[in-house]
Amino acid sequence: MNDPQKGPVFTDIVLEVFKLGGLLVSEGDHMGEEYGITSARWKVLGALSLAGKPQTVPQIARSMGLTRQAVQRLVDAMREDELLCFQNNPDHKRAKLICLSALGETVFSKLSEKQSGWAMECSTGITKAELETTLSVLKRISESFER
Amino acid sequence: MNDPQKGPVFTDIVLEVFKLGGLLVSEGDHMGEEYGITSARWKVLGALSLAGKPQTVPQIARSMGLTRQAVQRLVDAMREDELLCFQNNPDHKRAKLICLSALGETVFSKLSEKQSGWAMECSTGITKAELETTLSVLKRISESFER
DNA sequence: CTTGTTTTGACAACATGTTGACATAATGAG
DNA sequence: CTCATTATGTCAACATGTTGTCAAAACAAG
Repeated sequence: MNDPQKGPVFTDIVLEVFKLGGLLVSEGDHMGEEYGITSARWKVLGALSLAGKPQTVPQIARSMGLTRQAVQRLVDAMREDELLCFQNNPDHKRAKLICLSALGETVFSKLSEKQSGWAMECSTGITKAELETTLSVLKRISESFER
Repeated sequence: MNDPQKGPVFTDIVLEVFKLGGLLVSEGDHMGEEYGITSARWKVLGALSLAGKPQTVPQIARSMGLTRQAVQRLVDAMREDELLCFQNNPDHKRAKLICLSALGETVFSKLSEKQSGWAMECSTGITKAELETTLSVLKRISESFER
């Protein structure tokens, strides 16, 4: 369990995560291209859809693990593109509620369909057990940095 | 093997890779802070050290999987900071050879030491077999996008 | 109610990546 | 050798993230 050879393997995983992250962003950008959407915007749609109700910018930011400033910029741009709409927040004069527009919902659901087929394709040749181990390891590593 | 439940697990892995990537960059930035180095610059030092001999900017870019423009900007800034030095390339008037300065080598070796201890710490609680499965899965996914 | 703290939006500066465009240097085909 | 192509450095615009700062709104004590 305390095999000193674990360090180098861990290091390789780190480098692979960097590389794969870049490749996945490109894949996401490409998938969203036909809807005029990038990976970052897709994630905002996902956060809103997951929440199931309108959210403030800081709420979205916390759920995505980004700063509120980064999310604010995305949200402002996506409102320009009619993917989102703003509602007044009865509980807070400044913090507007962000919700999916009809267009936003349509785009997100089409992307979800496309993505689920893609995910199935990508996992050919990898067993479910391997995928689950991978997810579990990545989550444990993430958690170790969050505290 | 063609379990339809693999898709959702794959999707979770994708999201975890995004999240972990961000966390790892922060960790790297923090580790390099005392040497005035960021994750991106660290990777340039690593590429040069791995190559074992002076490299041109496009060579470094190809080995890192980045565009030459991105690497050029890093390299120019790192030369300002005395981490790298340029040599004339006898084979090419414009494409200068980039090499580690004495400072660059020192910083990289100190960072490597620090990083290897960190990698060992991070892998406590994870078996070597789990780490190896994870690395293998990530590599297979990466490879599927490279062609 | 008043006061001190936290949350939020807005703005700016920076780091790191991308793409596109341009001129020049190197190379290869004929 | 000449000419078309490729490789390189440079510059600019953009996307996405960060941090820091400021003022206004919300909130929590007292």
